[in-house]
Amino acid sequence: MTQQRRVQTRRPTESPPVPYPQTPSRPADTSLSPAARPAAAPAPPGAPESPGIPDDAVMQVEGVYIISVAARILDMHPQTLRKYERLGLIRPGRTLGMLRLYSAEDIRKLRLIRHLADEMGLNLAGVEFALAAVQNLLTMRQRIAALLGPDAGDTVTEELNLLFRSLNLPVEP
Amino acid sequence: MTQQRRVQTRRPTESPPVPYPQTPSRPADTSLSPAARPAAAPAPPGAPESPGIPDDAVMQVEGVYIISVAARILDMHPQTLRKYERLGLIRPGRTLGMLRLYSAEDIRKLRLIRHLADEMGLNLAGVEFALAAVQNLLTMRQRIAALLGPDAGDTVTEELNLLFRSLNLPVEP
DNA sequence: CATCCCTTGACACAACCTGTATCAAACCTT
DNA sequence: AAGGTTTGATACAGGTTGTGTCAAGGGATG
Repeated sequence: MTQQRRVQTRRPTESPPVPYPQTPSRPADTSLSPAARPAAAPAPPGAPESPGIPDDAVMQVEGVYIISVAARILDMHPQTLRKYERLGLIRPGRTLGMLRLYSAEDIRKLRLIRHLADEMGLNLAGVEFALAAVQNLLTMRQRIAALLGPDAGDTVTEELNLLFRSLNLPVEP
Repeated sequence: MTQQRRVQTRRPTESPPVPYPQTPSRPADTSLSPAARPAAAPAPPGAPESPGIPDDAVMQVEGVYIISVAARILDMHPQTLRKYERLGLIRPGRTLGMLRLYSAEDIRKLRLIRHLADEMGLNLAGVEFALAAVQNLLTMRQRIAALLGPDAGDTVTEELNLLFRSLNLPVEP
């Protein structure tokens, strides 16, 4: 009675075939070309407003770090960040010379990944699933608020906050 | 620069500290004592109405299987089912002699676990997380329907169906 | 131009996870 | 009572994952 499972050698990465109706997730394209700073000092997040940017593009440069700085901030190995990108978990911007640039949003996402993997013990397939679930839940909240008005939206928001808390997910609304 | 992660030897199982306000999840207690049938033939799911039960307890015995039969139905190894129970993923009933009894609900849950693990590549910590998420989402749907009336409830149900579909989760409402 | 530091991509490895196999003891049904 | 099955525990092979290491290349500064 040798019942074999494990049919296809565990193919963890599989693009979600049915993408939940997404609002344009990322602001646009995080690949800002300038501000590459390979210096050892961790680039200060306090507004380093480059004078060359026209002031109608206010896009709030919260902080952009190359991989070594991002790794130090997160206390993670640079190779780990690279592997996460290869698997599609994150998509940092690139400088003109193809250096990776991690935005504050990327840092936040990496912190969530770290929590899912280290604290909760998920493997990377599980992390991918959880990230998609979180993203879709946040999108769903917006859609429901738009469909039912802000009144119901607040109720749903409250319920979703409860849900996130119950799942140990540090996601700020 | 040896940045060590992996702080605490990966402790995957960790009871959820904040249980989402649950409706009495399981009907009551699946541990029906009778109907143990260790015979080799797969116990027929067609209503085996035991004559000793008073007919006001209609509790719809959909089918109850011992571990060997459940394993054959699911095409999974009995040891796998036992391990899942040790980890708290399932909680089959027990007969008077401590034999495991798998209800149709347990079979459904095991199919979902199999999908999460084999098809999607989640490890058991991820399976635990996903099961909790599904359970909490279904509960949330009920709570929202109760809070906002059936009108908003239908909208939320529709959105949740979309969400489940986008996450590849075979969950029937 | 030279130098230095950093990044990139690839490969390799140790530790861990997971499903399965195996065993003795106990149990249930015929 | 006999036979087959379940139970709990332990052990193991294969896959996964984070990390280490290497050569090659790029950018900034002197």
